[in-house]
Amino acid sequence: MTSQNPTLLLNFFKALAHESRLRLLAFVSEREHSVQELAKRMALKEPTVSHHLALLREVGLVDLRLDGTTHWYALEPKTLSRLARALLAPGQLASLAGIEPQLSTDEKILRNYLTPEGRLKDFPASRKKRRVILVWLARQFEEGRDYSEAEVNALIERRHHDRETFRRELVGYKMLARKAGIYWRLPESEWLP
Amino acid sequence: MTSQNPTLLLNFFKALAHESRLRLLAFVSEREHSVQELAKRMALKEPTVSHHLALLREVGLVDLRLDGTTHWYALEPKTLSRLARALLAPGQLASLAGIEPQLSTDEKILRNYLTPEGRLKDFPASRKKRRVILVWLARQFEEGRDYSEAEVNALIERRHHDRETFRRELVGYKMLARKAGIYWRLPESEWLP
DNA sequence: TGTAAACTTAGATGGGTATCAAAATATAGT
DNA sequence: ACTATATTTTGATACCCATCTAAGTTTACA
Repeated sequence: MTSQNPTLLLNFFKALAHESRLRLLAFVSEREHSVQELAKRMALKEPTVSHHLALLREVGLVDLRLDGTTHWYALEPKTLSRLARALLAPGQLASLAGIEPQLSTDEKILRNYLTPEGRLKDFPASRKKRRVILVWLARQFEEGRDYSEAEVNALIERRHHDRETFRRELVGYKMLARKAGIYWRLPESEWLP
Repeated sequence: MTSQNPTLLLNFFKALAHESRLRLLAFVSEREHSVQELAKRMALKEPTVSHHLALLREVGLVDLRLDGTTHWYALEPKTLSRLARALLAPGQLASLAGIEPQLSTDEKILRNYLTPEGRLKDFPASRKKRRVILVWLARQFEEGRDYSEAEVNALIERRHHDRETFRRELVGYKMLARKAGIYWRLPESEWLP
């Protein structure tokens, strides 16, 4: 789930984005229900309920147990908690855009230094790790545009309170350039290793 | 978020249930973007992007900063992590159905003894707390229907491995009755305090 | 005050899908 | 085999919403 098919996450949200299906999940989270029961409690016809249950089953949110002619549906709680944990992983969204913000090796390093809200917890000591953080930070800036120092500070503060340190490091690694109080992002080919 | 307006959760999922909006979130999670930039990177017209951003803003997933005539949109990561945590809370779904499975005082007790997957971690010592757990467990059974012992065991094992203890307790509290190997749920008015 | 730039709002169109009734399938029991 | 029951599948209808163009709004600047 952590870094899989982009449409997987989308399918989850689609499955959850309807009132009838959310209410169905609520019922089957109490206990197993048959289609009949659910149709009665939801004031819908069986085919409609069956249709929704099929969608929920496709993404693994409900479980089906057959017993004679009656089908017992129940919540699959692990799926829901896996989804929740996936949402907490930073960088999960970025992979959806087809952007691939950095390599997956670096992503692991990065994950250790980011809170679920996407802020920096720390600044690592090793140069390799520091660079991963700074690459990520530098990519927050748009290429081909000027930034005032206040803008640079604001952008850094979205991720860490210590603007001075990170501003200085970004310039030191030649990720940002500075002239007369104006900053801009340099092409990645010029960034220092 | 823990136990609020049922439609709030639904609105979140609706906002997230479209590929364009997920990709928008991915872009603004990198850094601030203007509407123009986003329209260009997404190959959509500005009004379309503006429309989607408005929806995302309504549920607090993105933030807007005005600067002259250009509007800078950025991800609001706290909203996403709050949503994720809400999904991990057991009983969150139940409140959506208008079911209200138990009182909120009891819900707090229950929450302490449930894993995010909805399984029982423990069996409390105090009678009051034990009863809360058993009420919740008894409501997993359907009234007006017979259960074989195997079915009772299966239902209990969805929540805790120790079927014998809980089966015995449910009968002891007169929540379940037993005759000739057949079990059934008793009306709540007869359950012992 | 007038013009340009960036965005939002309004209105129109098309595609997706929720719901239902009717038909098809599967299982249990006689 | 036949019937009854529970569910799924099919096909039709209606509604919701994503996207576009065109028009309206706001801010900056001459």
